[in-house]
Amino acid sequence: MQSAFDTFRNYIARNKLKLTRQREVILRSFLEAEGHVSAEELYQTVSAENPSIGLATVYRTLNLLVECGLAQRRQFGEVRHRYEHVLEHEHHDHLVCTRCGAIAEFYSPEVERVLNEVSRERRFRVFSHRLELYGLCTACQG
Amino acid sequence: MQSAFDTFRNYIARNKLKLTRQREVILRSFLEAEGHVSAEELYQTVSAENPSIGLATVYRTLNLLVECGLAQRRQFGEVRHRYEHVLEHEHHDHLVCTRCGAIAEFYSPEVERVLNEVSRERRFRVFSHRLELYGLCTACQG
DNA sequence: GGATATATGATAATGATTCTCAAGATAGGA
DNA sequence: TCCTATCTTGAGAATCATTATCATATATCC
Repeated sequence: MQSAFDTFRNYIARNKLKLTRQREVILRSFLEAEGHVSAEELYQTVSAENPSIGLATVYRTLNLLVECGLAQRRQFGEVRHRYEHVLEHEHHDHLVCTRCGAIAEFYSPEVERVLNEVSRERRFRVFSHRLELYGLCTACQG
Repeated sequence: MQSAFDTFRNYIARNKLKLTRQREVILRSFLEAEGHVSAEELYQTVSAENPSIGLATVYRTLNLLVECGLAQRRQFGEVRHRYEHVLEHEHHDHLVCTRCGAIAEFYSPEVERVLNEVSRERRFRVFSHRLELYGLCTACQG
């Protein structure tokens, strides 16, 4: 199993791109961030220790991370996108609290099974899905 | 069962809003449109027969339709939103073809049941969900 | 009909994201 | 190590969907 850095380096090499200091910094920050970061949030952390890195570069690098499979781009009812790690996680879906904004992950084999059935029945060749449940988390139900 | 126009009129009255010619035209066009319209597309149809109606009014009216429960706002991997009728349909989820862009609807009681189970297990009080399967429709599999 | 709120159209503003472009950095030879 | 072709970068402009602004127009209620 190769590390996220190896995956990135390979992708860079394979596509004749270049491994820059900025890309390393951004990847490191992304891996250290937890949960679901937005480009702007990642930019804040990155530029705290490296003020010369621009927002555009953060966006560009996030796009690379998505392309090489290290990150996944999501949207949870907001305008902006959020990015999450892929290597560390198995596939999962999300529970989004509409009051406090908390985002919990879940994985249910039952859900997967039922969705497979649906795609078989409808003769759709499904490659991915997006499933979010919106409601109140336990804390916000009080 | 009241018609969409009654629902709209009631909402208008209840909120001390006004029933304008523009709102009627836009609602009619929305109901005649099929599937999943974007604001821009609806604006095209509307302004074809009524060139003086502005895009902003289409947006404002669509927001009203969402608020009064006649329309639902969705996003299918694109930047812009799409709106679909609510009164005519029961709740359903979507199959999105990533090649031709076709959007099919489906409803599966199995899916609903499994999702209820998930929310019970995780102690989330779920009010709504969003589920889209992305892949190739039957026609695009050839 | 008249007063008073709300709506409208045109356009400016917004916010997230992408593009542009001149200047800087990397990789892979010589 | 140095050269050079090629890719990247930062800053800010551009884009695109959507919302806000504001002066004018229009519905509602008396």
